[in-house]
Amino acid sequence: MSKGVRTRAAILEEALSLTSTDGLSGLTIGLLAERTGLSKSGLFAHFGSKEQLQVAVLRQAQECFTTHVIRPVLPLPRGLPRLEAFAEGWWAWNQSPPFPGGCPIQAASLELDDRPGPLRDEIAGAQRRLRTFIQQGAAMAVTAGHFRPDLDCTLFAFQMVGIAFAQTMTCRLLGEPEGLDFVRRAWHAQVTDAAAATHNQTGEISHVD
Amino acid sequence: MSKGVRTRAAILEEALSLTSTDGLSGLTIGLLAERTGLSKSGLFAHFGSKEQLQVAVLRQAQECFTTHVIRPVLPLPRGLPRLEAFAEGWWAWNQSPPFPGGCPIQAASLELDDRPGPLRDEIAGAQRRLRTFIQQGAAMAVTAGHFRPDLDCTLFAFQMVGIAFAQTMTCRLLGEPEGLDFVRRAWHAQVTDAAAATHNQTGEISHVD
DNA sequence: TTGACAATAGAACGATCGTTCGTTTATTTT
DNA sequence: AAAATAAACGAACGATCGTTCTATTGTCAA
Repeated sequence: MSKGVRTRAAILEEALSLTSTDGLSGLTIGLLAERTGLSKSGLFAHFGSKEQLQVAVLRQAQECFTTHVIRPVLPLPRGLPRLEAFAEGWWAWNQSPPFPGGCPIQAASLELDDRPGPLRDEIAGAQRRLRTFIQQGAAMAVTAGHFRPDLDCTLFAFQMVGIAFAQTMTCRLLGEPEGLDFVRRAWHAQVTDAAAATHNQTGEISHVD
Repeated sequence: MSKGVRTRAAILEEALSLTSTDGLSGLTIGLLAERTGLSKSGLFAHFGSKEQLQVAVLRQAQECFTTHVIRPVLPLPRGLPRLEAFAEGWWAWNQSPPFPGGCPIQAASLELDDRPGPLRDEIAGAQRRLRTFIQQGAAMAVTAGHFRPDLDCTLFAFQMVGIAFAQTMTCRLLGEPEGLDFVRRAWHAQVTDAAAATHNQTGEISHVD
């Protein structure tokens, strides 16, 4: 591993920390240079522009998420076991990610949702891939018979994303220790609903296995 | 209404627009002065510091939300009718708020969740009040017999907040037109669950009215 | 209409922003 | 070890940041 690559990695690690607490707009080249012990220009040369640095940080965050949350659950059996493990891993990630602040991608999702450009594209791509992963996980659970066959897997993913956001708000912004309980109970309710027999529009039971 | 108050109101309106697209950290005194046609120092004098300006913007956003979403549903009958109307109003607010970008408070909730100070306190207060409002609305629905008596109203509010965040991500970041459908279906599922008979831990029906 | 006061403008402050350039120091390859 | 290349530095750029002055303009009551 050559020097340049090593330095770049060190920069990105520090940049990820900084972004997690101060957001993508708080990520500043001067501050980052100071924290890494590099000169502004020396650091700058690694990325060419601030926007490219920001994109690199987002990529790094995704890779970090994949390593910590996605990859560990892939060996698990398809369907509910894998999905449950992923859920626990995701809640743990949101609760205390491997950097001082909250998940940078989640924060950036609301920070940049109205500013078109490469950054928003990167974040949107990340969120789309995550949703697809959840969706496919739910589909496997349907195939495995863990979930009811008429489950809308996209809606399932939508709801799961909602829980994750609500977790961040409750635990991180409001600082309520019981937030994680809400997460687990909301998730349990969602899984229960997905596993239950089909309901009609009035909410009455129309069929039970 | 004196001149100063009028100008201040005009500034805040423009500041709210700017914040909705560029976030609280993108709200800049120079840019705001340019857009309002004032000088930097003239504008500055109205608030005394940037932080006070930001606090004022957050207060303005809350008042705007109250006017557009909360107040209109208060005359409605307690319980499910009021709650449903509030939900529709909130989804509409998230879909197209009265400024060019997304809801500034929602965005700021993830932007500032790791930066203690008056700003975070203001946002946390806003989110706590909103959650309390939802919670009490659900409690009224329980009293009215619309919801099951053992419903956890705090959990209900938690889940509703999650839907709102997922809406913003889906509709605003990803730009998917069917996002609002997901919102309505997720909300319907939640209401159905809250109205349904009690479940035991295994998800089986233990009692039906 | 004048006098008191509020509101706004203008210029300047030091600090920091992202970026460029030429130079110097490390590292790698020959 | 020498030559070639990569990496990092230092200084400076113009722009903008939030903020502080003093001066000027405007508003409103007496």
